[in-house]
Amino acid sequence: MSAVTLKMLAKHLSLSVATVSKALADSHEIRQSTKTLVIEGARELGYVGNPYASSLRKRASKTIAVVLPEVADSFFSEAINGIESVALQEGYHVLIYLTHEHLAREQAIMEEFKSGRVDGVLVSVSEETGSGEHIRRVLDSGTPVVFFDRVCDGPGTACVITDDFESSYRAVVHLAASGCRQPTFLATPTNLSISMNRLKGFEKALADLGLPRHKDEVLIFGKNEAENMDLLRAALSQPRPPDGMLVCVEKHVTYVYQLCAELRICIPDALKVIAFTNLKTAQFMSPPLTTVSQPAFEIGKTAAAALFRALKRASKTIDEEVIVIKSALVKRESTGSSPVSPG
Amino acid sequence: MSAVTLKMLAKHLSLSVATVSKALADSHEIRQSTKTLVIEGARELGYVGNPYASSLRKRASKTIAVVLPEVADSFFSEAINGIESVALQEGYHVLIYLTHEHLAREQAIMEEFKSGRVDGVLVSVSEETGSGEHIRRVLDSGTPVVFFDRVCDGPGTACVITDDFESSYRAVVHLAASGCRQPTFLATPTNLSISMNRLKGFEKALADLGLPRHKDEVLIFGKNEAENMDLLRAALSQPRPPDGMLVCVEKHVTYVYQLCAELRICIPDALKVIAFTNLKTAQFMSPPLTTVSQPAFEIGKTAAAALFRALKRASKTIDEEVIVIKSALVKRESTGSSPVSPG
DNA sequence: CGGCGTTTCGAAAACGGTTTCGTAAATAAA
DNA sequence: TTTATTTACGAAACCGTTTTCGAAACGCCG
Repeated sequence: MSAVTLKMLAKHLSLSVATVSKALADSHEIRQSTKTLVIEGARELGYVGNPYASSLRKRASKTIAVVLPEVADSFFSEAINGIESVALQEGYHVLIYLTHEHLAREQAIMEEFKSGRVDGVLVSVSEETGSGEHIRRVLDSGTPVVFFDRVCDGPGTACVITDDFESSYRAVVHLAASGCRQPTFLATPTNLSISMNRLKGFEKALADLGLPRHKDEVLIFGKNEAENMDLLRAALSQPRPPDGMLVCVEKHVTYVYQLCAELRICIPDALKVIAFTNLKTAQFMSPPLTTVSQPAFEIGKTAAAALFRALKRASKTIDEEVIVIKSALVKRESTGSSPVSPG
Repeated sequence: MSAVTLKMLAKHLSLSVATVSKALADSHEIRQSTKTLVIEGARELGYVGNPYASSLRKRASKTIAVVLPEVADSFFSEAINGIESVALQEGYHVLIYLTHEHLAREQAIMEEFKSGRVDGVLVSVSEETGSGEHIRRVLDSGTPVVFFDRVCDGPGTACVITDDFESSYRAVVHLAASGCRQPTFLATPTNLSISMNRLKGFEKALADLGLPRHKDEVLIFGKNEAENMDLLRAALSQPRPPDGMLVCVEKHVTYVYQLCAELRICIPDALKVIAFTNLKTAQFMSPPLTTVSQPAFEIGKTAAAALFRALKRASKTIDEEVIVIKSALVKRESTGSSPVSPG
C-alpha cells in the first residue's frame, strides 16, 4: 500500500487536494506551471493513486472480466492473448474467472458483476449453460457483456464467433472426399452454441452428400474422463465402426489418439480424424492432425474491441451484432492427405 | 452497477447502515434475529455490496495478481489453474498480467501494485528480468510477492520451483544412455533462473559423464522467430551436428521438430530430443516426445497457498523459503526408447 | 474606473461502505 | 434495590479520490 496519498502530496506542495487531483488529471482548470510542479512532486514522493478510491468516486473500475470454461486450451489461451492486447492498449486491467464448465459457478461469477466490480465482461459460456438468464441480469445492471466463441441465445448483445456451421460442413466434405462413408461427430453437450452449429453443419453435409445415417453418428462427451473413454471405445469397437471423426473441441483429441493406439486403429487408414483446435503441435502429431484452425487471437481481440466500443459510449450500450471470423481447414495426414511434408 | 446501496437497504429495513453492515458481516454485535432479517432483505432487494467502497475502507482488495510471460503455454496455463483453484476457495479475485517476456512491461505492472490494487502477487519473471529491483519495491510497499517457476535472486521472499538442476541432469544422463555424445542445450537467455539451473545441471552431467565439450553446446533463443530458426538451422547443418537436444522451454519444441522435418533429420536416429514441457499431446507427437514434465498445477497451487499464508498474517510478511516440487522424466521415442506403445 | 469574462484555485460534498465509540436497555452481580 | 456488566444498536468519522461550485485575481473594453 502506497503510504503517500493525495492529501500528503498536496501538503508537500502547499496546494489543495482538489488542485493536485485536477493537475494530475491534466485538467484545463490548472495552469501548466502548477501542473508540472505537481507532476514533479508526485514523481519525487513516488505517489501512486489509490485505484479503489478513484473507482468508487468515478464509478468506473478500469477493469474488465474474462470468464471462460478453462485456460488449458490452445483456443482460450490464445483468445486471452488477444483480449489482453487490447486491454493493455486501453489501460484496462483484466480479471480472469474459470467456470470449469459449471453453470453454477458461472452464475455465481455473474452475480458478482452486478456490484460494478468490472466495467465490462467477455464471456465464453460453459457447456452446461442454457438460458443465459444470469447474463441477461448483468446486462440489465448496466455492464456490457460480449460473447466470444461460445454464445448464448437469450441476451441480445454482441458476439464474436467463427463460422462453425460452414467449417463443420467443409470438414465433412473433406472427410467424404478422403473416403469416409460413416463419419462420427464427437461433441460436448449440444446446448452449447458451437456444438449445435457444428452439429448442424455436420448433418447438413451428411444430407447433401447423401451419406447414410448410422448409429453412433453423434457422440456426446461429458466431464467424466472414464465414461468418455468407454463411450468412444464402445463406438470404435463395433462390427462396423465409424471411419471418420470430427472432433468438436480440442481436449477430446487426446481421447481419439489414445484409443486408436490402444485399439490398434490406424489413422488415417481405418479412421480419418479432423479436430477443431489451435494446437501448435498438430502438425507434429502422429499422424499430423487435420484441423479446423480458429482465429483465436483475432476472436479475442475483436470481442474486446467490441466491448470497448460500448465502454466509450456514455450509454454503455452495446450493439446487438454477430461478428463472424472465418476458420481455416488445414489438411494433414490424419485425413489421408499426402504422407510427406507435413505442415 | 447495482443501484441498491447499503443505505437504501437500511432504510427499507428501518435500521441504520451501521447495523446492516455489521449484520451482513455476521458481527457478534448483532443479534441473530436482525441478522436473518437483514439477510432476507438483502436477498429481496438483490443487494450486492460495492467492492470498491469496501476495499477503500478495509484497505484490502480481495484480489491477487498473477504476472507471467505468456499464457499460451501448457505450463503457465496449468499453473493458472492451480492458482485459480485456491483463489476461488479463499474467495479472492485474480488479475492476470502478461509481460510477453519484456522487462519494461513487468516493471510497469509492478509499479502499479504499489497502489494497493492487489493484496498479493504471484510472479514468474520474464526472460529479460535480472535484478528484481522492481519486485523488491513491491515487497517494500507491503504487498507480499511469491515467485513460481521463474524466480529472481534479489528479493528475499518465497518461491516455488521445480528441481531444475536435477531434472536437467537426469535428462542428460538419459540422453547419454540413449547414445548421445554431443548433446545441445536449447535455452532462453540465461539470466533466467530456470535456464541457469537447467544449464548447470546440463553442464554438470556433461562433466560427470565425461562427454566432450563442443561448439554449439548451448544455443540461446531470443524473441525473433526467424533468427532462432537460422541459429538452429546453422547448428544442425554443421558437418558434425549435435546428436541430442535438451529443450529448455516448451515453445522451442516446434522449432526443433519443424527443422528436423525440413532438414530430413530423423528423430531419434540422428537426433534425440528431450523437452521441458507439459504438453498433453507429447505422447502423440511424431515421434512421441520425451519430456521433463513439471507439476504445473501443483506449483501454481503451492505458490498461491504460500501467498495466502502470508495474507492471513497481520504482518503480511512472507517467509523466505524455497519450495521445490519435483519434475518427472517421461521417456518416449524421441530419445529412442521402445518404438511401440507410446505413452 | 466599473463592469464583465477568464483563469486558477480551494472548500466541501459526494462515492458506499466499515469501524469506532457512545448509549440505552437488558441482564447479572452485590 | 443499587451497581456493574453485557447486549444491541445508531451517529458520525473515515478510507482517498473526484467534482461541483464559489470566489479571488486578472485582463479587457468602453
